[in-house]
Amino acid sequence: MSGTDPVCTETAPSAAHGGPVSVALARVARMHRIAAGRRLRELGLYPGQEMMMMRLWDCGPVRQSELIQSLGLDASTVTKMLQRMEHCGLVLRRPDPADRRAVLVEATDEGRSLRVGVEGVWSDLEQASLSGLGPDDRAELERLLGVVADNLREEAGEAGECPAPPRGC
Amino acid sequence: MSGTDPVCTETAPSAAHGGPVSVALARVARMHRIAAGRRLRELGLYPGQEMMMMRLWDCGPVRQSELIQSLGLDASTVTKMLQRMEHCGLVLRRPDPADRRAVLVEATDEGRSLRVGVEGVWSDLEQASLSGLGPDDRAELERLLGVVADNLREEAGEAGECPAPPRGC
DNA sequence: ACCCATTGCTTGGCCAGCCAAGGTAATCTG
DNA sequence: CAGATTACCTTGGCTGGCCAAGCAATGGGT
Repeated sequence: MSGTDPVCTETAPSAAHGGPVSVALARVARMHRIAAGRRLRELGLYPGQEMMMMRLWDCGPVRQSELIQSLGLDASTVTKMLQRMEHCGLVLRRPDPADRRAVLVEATDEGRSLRVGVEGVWSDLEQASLSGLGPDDRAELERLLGVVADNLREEAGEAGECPAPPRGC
Repeated sequence: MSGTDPVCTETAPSAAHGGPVSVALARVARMHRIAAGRRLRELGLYPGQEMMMMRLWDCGPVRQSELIQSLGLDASTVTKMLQRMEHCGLVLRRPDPADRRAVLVEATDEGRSLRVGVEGVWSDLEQASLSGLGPDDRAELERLLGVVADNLREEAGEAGECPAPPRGC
């Protein structure tokens, strides 16, 4: 703060003086991920898998390529994650008859059964994170995060929506 | 957005309706990390290592345990990261003569030489992320993130400061 | 009809990060 | 002073996540 102490009195590293918001964002993001991980563990999920399941709950049988697109993840990441989740019985994969390259992914009953739990985790996480913030503050935070997301979207890939719903999607 | 379409028209998964801010935060965090990773790669750093280096630049020779504390990471994570960074010549490790359990860590000259580059990366990232936001919006975002960090701090570990500067720290 | 670019997915390799378990050294306690 | 506890670090094992390289199927161009 003040005084002659040259360094290391602040929580933010001095080399990051050019990006205080980025520092705060990185810290919050890690904490948030940890907090989510703790809650998800009790459901038998690892962090990141909850987003996959949400996508599957919304979309029904989907092509893996669409999951990659909508989650904004690398193809290999999705492949491996789905392999593990299939092995755990959360997910079902089968070749797409219309395109023998593609793989259709679908939540199993066991996977669907997690929905309530995940929704609870997510709500609880929201409540824990935003404690002490009124509705207007929350809306403002959401708005500002949206702006940042738009700024980073072009250079850091996309986490968009389901592009072309062929049927139930 | 409107109409009878039941699902999967929104960018946010419907199962996450209970936590819109958490969804936004998770998305922004991943984009932000990717954007940071792209920039850091050109410096020869992996994401996460820049924070380590910042700490070392600020603190000089530090105990590994203090790094663990200030970065809020797991001890094993720090051990392995430092082993790799030492092998790359960014960092120097030696046993603490005052406590033979402890390890003192210090940036090498090569490690110190990255400081300018990392500062540039961080500033550039800040600028890219916050484009379109005025000073008041930025301050507001920082404030709100601070509140969230405080909320999550107790349950998700700490990323605090250098606790007891023995000398140069 | 054929060749080639594109798309979709997989594999291998690497790093960040977590937990659990273990080993050594310092410190607290009886 | 000896034994128990605590602090510090390391190792192994697992997942998320990335990139690069590779393979198979589709589709477009000539």
